[in-house]
Amino acid sequence: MVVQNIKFYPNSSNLSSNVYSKLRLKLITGDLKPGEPLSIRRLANEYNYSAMPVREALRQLASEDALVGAAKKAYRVPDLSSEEASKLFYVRAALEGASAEIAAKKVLKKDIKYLQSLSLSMDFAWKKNDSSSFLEQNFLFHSYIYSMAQNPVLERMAENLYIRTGPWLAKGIKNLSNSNVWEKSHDGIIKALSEKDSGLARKLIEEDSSWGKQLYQTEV
Amino acid sequence: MVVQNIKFYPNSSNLSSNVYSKLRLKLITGDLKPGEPLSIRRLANEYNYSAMPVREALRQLASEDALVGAAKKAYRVPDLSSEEASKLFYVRAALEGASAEIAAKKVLKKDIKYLQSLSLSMDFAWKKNDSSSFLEQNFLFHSYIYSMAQNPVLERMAENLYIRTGPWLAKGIKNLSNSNVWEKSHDGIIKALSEKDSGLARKLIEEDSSWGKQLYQTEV
DNA sequence: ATAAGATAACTGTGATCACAGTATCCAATA
DNA sequence: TATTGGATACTGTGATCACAGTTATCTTAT
Repeated sequence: MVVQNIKFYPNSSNLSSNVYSKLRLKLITGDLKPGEPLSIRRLANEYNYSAMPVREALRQLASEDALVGAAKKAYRVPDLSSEEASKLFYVRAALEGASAEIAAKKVLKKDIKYLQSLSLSMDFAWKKNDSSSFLEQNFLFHSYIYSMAQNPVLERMAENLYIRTGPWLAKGIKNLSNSNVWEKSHDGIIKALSEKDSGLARKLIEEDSSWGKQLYQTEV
Repeated sequence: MVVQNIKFYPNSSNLSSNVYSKLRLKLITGDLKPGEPLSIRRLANEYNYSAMPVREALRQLASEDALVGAAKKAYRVPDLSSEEASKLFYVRAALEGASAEIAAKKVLKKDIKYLQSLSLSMDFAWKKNDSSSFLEQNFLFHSYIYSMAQNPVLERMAENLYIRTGPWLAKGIKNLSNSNVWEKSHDGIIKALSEKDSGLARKLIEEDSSWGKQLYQTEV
């Protein structure tokens, strides 16, 4: 597959996918800020690739609305209005909720263990003030729940929405200082899942996911 | 924008988008069948473009899962299993339902008129056995309802799902002969919308959208 | 000092080539 | 007749160039 199930570590043989994964990670960890321009040649030079793979990766991200591109103008990280950001978080919450509800019905012991381990290392990263690692693992946490629903269509759409909220999450996280509300939230989600309480799981993940929606407080 | 709000008629200045739109239409109208291979050079020759725009269009469609591509193998229209197709229709129904529910709260007179006119010309196409035109306008019908919800994120995702179900809809439509169940269905939807009955609108569009799910009958 | 205008340095896009895997087809062999 | 083998015609991928539109910078005139 050209691009499928690439989380961060490229499994595909072509260079485009490699670049694609790297940029995706940067969107999630806040390395790429809203409005920031991305130049094909500049990136090609940075990664020591030719322009070709970079341009395909950028176009692909643009086609997923993770970047915006206009003719003969530099690609950019979308600089959403509060309203747009809010709508994005709204749809993400909806799909995450749906995923969690299904996931709760299919949960296995190993799933719980994995989520717990992620929660632990998030805590570790948080205490070390390593926001990049924290955000990456937060993505893995959510992404794993999508995958538990075992509906690839749903999974991919939810992931896409997460990527798009990435730069906004990263921007928002700095306002939270060290209040780590997220930990209680995630622990609650894990508990709900382990008890197969699908209704609660949906509710809690929707709240967790709306975290960003509230930050960019606007009515949907 | 590189690709945004392109329905069928390309508004963007670059050739890739042009090819992209053309192929999208072919997916919807059943010109492209499940499993069918697409060759960059062949298409480039057919459209009298160079390979470059075609290859970007194909990659883009692949990134949206509207096509599948493997390294050094021809791009293909996905040949889904019944289960996969069913899951696709399931998610589409969910998003269409959500759209319709919101749409019912924001509906205007002009919206109803437009939907009615589409329904009329669908009837016309149906009676002429012009399945291509019928399917195109069916897409426009659904797509317009997405747009009424005024959430671009939701709209684009729903459209993407529709495109992906396109080849399967086209395949399924031939089994219906001339029973035109669709007409009653669409008339009901229009009525529900015009009466701002959001619950009913959701229910009816979910049913209409599940049409395909039943064709490829599998449990989700 | 400020504003306007030209110029230079950027941007994505399209074309074309070489390359290395993949599929197909037909002949040679068992 | 059936099966294996190899040659050949395909496939997408990556590199590199020319081009035209955009953005930024710096100079010139007010």
